[in-house]
Amino acid sequence: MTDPLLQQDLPETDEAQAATKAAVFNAAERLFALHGFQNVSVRDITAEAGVNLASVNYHFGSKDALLFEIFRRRTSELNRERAKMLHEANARHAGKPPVREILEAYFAPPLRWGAPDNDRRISVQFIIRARSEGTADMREVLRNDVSHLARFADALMAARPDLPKEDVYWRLHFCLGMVHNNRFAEFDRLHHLSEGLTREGDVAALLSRMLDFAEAGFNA
Amino acid sequence: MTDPLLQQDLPETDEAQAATKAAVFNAAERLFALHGFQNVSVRDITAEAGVNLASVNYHFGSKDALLFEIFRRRTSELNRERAKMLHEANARHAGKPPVREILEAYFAPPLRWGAPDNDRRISVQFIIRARSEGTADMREVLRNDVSHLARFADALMAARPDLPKEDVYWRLHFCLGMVHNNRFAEFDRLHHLSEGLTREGDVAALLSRMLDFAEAGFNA
DNA sequence: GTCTATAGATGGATAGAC
DNA sequence: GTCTATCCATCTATAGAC
Repeated sequence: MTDPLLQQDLPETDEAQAATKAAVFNAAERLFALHGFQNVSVRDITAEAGVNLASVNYHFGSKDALLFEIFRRRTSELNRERAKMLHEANARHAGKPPVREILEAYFAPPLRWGAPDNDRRISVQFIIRARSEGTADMREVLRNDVSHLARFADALMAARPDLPKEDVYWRLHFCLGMVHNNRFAEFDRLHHLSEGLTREGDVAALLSRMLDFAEAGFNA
Repeated sequence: MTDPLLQQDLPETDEAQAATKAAVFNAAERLFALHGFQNVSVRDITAEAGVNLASVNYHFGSKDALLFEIFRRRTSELNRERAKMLHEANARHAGKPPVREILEAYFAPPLRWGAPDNDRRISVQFIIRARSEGTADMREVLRNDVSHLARFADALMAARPDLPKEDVYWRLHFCLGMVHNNRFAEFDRLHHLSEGLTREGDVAALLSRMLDFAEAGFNA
């Protein structure tokens, strides 16, 4: 295994580098999403990725920096999708979409990602975990970077100008809770409680249910 | 400090033992609730409690066993309060309380505990954290011990016999999400987003808001 | 019973060979 | 750039002195 010729069999190009980095990124995201941040070591990640132990520090600087990079990429992708849907809803309704379509723009992207056959299924779980287990860096971002949320709050206030702003914020908070509770463990528990009646695999049906509930709650 | 006479100044009774155990218990609950399970070491706990390092293992067996004991005690206390309120609602309505009162029995106890002046304020945060960061033991209990939840599901199905059971379970799931989202960090974020408009200290008002939203969602 | 000292294990990070 | 070997910090748990 110390044969130097073996090195030449591998393409030592930028592509190989990028592939290693991507392998680390994906293995880390997967393991963190499944087992929690503190329960996954750098050794676990590099073993899962099939790369050497030093790769994490070489490509990302540190374990925490790797975590943070995954977090930043996934949240920005998710929020971009939400912003796009909100933008489209605005376009459809001359800048004043109804409550249900605003909420749909917020709910739909993470649900779509969470579909059983979707590659991003694991990314949603990562993001949800980051919200409660994240490092100080992440919590700082979550706390301060509320600009995307502000656009949803503004849209909701425009849709319900009769409602005190305070009520809009609280009801938005309740809607966020509905989204954040869509974790594997909670689905599993609900499945157990309902003795198999609930099937979270049908994301279209779940989206409808969530929108029915949230829209009615918002317009209470 | 090695003077053996000092030992005699302390009451070496069962009370002193119990006091040490309680100090460890409370320090651990507090630190875990504030900083997360994995971020708090046995050293942190014993330092906070002002006892020696070996106390955790002596009184509880291990760090995980201590965690589990806090978890069991607090969740059983909380669920007992909920069950009592559900029982009272049943008594008031001849065994068939309306949706709003069933939900109130589930929502009110953790909100009351979370009031700014309440001793149990920290316990709610501990329980919420256990839900996402708990050990395998805790998750096992959370998954299997759904009997208290089943009573709420049954009551809701009795209140809305017209609704398919599947819908009842999903709507209960949404309500649980609303409760689980009441973490310090989320309140803080909402406060930031709303530029100081939301005040989570007024638990009676928050309970009303939650019930308005959830009742409407449930009866959608 | 309480406390100190330490064992024993693990994890993040890095130097240095190739 | 990649990988191995290793350093060093930190943690839980416990043995043994008092």
